[in-house]
Amino acid sequence: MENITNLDTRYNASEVEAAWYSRWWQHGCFRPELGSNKPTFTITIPPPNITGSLHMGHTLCYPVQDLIGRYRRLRGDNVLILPGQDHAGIATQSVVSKQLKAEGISPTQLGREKFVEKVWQWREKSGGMILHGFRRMGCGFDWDRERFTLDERYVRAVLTIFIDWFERGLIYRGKRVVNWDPVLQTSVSDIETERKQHKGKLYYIRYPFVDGSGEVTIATTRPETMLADVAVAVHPSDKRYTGLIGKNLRLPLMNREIPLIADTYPDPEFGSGAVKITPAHDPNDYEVGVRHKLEMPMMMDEQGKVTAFGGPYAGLDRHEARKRVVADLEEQGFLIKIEDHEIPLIVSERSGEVIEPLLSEQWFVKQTELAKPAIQSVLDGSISFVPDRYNRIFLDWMENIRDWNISRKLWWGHRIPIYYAEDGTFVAALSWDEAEKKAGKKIVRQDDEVLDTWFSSGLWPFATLGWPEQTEDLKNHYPTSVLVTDRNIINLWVARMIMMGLDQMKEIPFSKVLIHPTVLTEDGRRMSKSLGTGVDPEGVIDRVGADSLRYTLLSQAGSNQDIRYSEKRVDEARNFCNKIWNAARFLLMNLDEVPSEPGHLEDVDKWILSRLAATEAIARNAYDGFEMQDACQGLYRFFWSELCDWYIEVSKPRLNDPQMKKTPQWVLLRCFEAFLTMMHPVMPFITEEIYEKLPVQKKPDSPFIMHADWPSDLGKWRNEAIEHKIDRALAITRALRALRAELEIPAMTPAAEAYFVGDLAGVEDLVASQAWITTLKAGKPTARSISSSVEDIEIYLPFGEGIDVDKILQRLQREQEKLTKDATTLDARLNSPDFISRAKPEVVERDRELRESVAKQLEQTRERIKLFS
RNA sequence: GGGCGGUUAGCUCAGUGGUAGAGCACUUCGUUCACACCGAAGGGGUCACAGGUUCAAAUCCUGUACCGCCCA
Repeated sequence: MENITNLDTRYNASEVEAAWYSRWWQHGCFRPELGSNKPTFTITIPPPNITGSLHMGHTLCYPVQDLIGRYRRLRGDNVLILPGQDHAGIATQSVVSKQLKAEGISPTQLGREKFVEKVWQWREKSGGMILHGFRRMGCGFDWDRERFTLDERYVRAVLTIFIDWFERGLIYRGKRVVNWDPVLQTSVSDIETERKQHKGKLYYIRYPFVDGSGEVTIATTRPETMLADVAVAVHPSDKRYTGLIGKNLRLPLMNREIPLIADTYPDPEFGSGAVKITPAHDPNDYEVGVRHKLEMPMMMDEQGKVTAFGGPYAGLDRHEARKRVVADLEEQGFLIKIEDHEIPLIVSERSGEVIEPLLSEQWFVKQTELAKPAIQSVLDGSISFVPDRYNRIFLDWMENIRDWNISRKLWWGHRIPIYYAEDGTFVAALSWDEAEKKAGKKIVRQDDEVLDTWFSSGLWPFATLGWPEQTEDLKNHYPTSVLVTDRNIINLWVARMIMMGLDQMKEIPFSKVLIHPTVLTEDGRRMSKSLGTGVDPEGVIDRVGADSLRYTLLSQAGSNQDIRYSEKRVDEARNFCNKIWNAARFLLMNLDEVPSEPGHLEDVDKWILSRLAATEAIARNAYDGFEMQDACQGLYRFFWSELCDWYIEVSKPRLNDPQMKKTPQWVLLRCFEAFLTMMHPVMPFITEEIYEKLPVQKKPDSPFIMHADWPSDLGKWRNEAIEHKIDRALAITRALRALRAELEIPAMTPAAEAYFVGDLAGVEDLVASQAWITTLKAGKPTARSISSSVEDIEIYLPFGEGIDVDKILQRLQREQEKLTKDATTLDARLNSPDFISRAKPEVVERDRELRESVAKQLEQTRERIKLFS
């Protein structure tokens, strides 16, 4: 038996957590069993960014996966959670570029090959911080299978799909207006941009008709783009322009002629109803340009400088160009007015720079055909999102899907495997040599760009398992079981994994997609480093341990959209750990030998075992439905409010009696064993720490609670009759304690005697001991006493001198008011013929009984008031 | 503009048709031999608003307001 004198009265998480993690790892607890005939349960974690460090979002997302894995393992599954990381093209390239520049090295001068080498060096040194964070959080991932999206085998998988899609005609080259980041010199995806409301200006400019017959006023927020205007559009129904469509306008400053065209894009309500059209620099204008087969000249280049097309403005920076254009328009009398205007700016998350919509040549993946089976798999339920509402959000997006721009003008990533011959023809191949064979001629260059990072992470669920090789892991673990992620990347990542999985594996990549809530600050704001609203999880772990932090977040996580992080909740969680710790200390102090199963159980024993069984059902259902908060709440309530507050207190006298102590010892051990096992997915460390000290049967091949069995055999303890009996006794006890408090008798101080009227059915001793009454007698006392009623029992507590009559009267009067109100409500209902005839008979019956009970209590209360008036 | 989520005690949130719940905070009492990161008792809510359905609505329906998120 553990020497409990060594155990501190406060649980010290930091002393035990790291040691447990390495013991688990050394024992191979995170690896799936080979050749096992257990059901397989697999998760491939969303690969975090190598530039990232642990933040509060991770401390929910990854522990949720660990929780699910630990739970499934307890339930008997052969579990694999496969970790890894994403090379994160833009983020990493920009981090390393900045660092090099700070050292005075220019990435451009360094060249592609040397730069990529530097990035690898950086990755080796600083790229694994976040994975270290996962270990601190207790995440039981199989590090032997850790993958990286730029691992040699992974790269092969990426290229294999690219080549396949290219050869099937699913990948094509095309022009499109993209989000151009002029600082990072690459296009960025929509998810990597942020919309911000910005106080800008709206410029009104006149465009005169060539024939001198008047003019059209246009309004724009980006006047410099007029240099590349190719038309002015108005809505066909706009009466102001009837008969003018087709006439030519003279573009100010540039002196080019451009037509006035009709298109449904302009909003007649906005400004003059006329919109200048610059197809190369605005996605909407581009669509108009395509519809009307307009030229698409570019007035700005990839550095954000005006091109030769901009004539006299060529070479100017975009900001300078705007100033000059506006000044010249004003000078030449074309500028009508400038208004303040709220404009939605699109800003790059990576560089913080304003995005420049820019027409450029890009590689695209056709999405419509790939989307079809993905849509089908959600429609027929083979894949489902949790919470349910995300199914529709997903389908809406998939049904309106657009082709996917996969090229990024970066060096860090999967270089696009397109090889060009001298004559400009090109093939897709795994290597230069293969390309020459395929092309049958000399190859002169490979495409410069790399693939969008989402392209490579899209094949995560099977490429991590060894695909395109037909490995054992792939056979055993694909399809995976659950994907857990953030709602922000449903479309960008989840959708792509489903499409790629169905296309390449001919099987869904996972059957459930769990979307966890977002962690917000205490006052409901987004956590963000740049806003200074982030909280460092490692600091919290240092203070209270990973279990407390996990509990803090997991106990709030269910189908809700957000959760709020607060220090108060962390303290609550820490207190809970401490409570578990001290209750365990108490148990261990009271165990001198291992008790065997007793032949006879008292009612309280049966009661707590029945509550334990009920709690098991709650926890199991909650975990099965990914409602972590319900599991936590159920376990917390059982442990603190039932086991500690009542069962342990009630059992203390027996535990001090050598003849009787075996039974409560045995019951407590059963409760602890089951409770710790059920709590383990949420709080892996403390449960393991205590389990180790408990004299319970452990598995011969593994002493760990993480390899224990879920308590599946508790159903036999369910006993509602006993639960009702004891719950009633506890209610009576509480009422007696309340009477004591009214007489200002402190808790636990013995009070000489109390009386009761009614049938206590064998719980007299329980009530007397827990209400700290020396003798509890049947009948009414002759001495003056205060009293109250619980259900059908009246209780009396005699008093001596110096009691506060006013206080007692106040309480009685409050009670009377409440009862009177209840009686009125019930009467109204019971006197309604509709209620009697239409409500369910058991409801009517219950209300009748309730009414009688209220009447009785009201009568008793009136009598009590008389006594004190 | 469209969609989704939210609005319940001072705070954070449970509660999907039958007299409103928890934790924290608050008030009073208590250092009792598991735990003061504890224990006992107590106060506190016309469930955002307006209609409707129903014998009965926090709960179902419609609309409004406000907050948050996503998409265009």
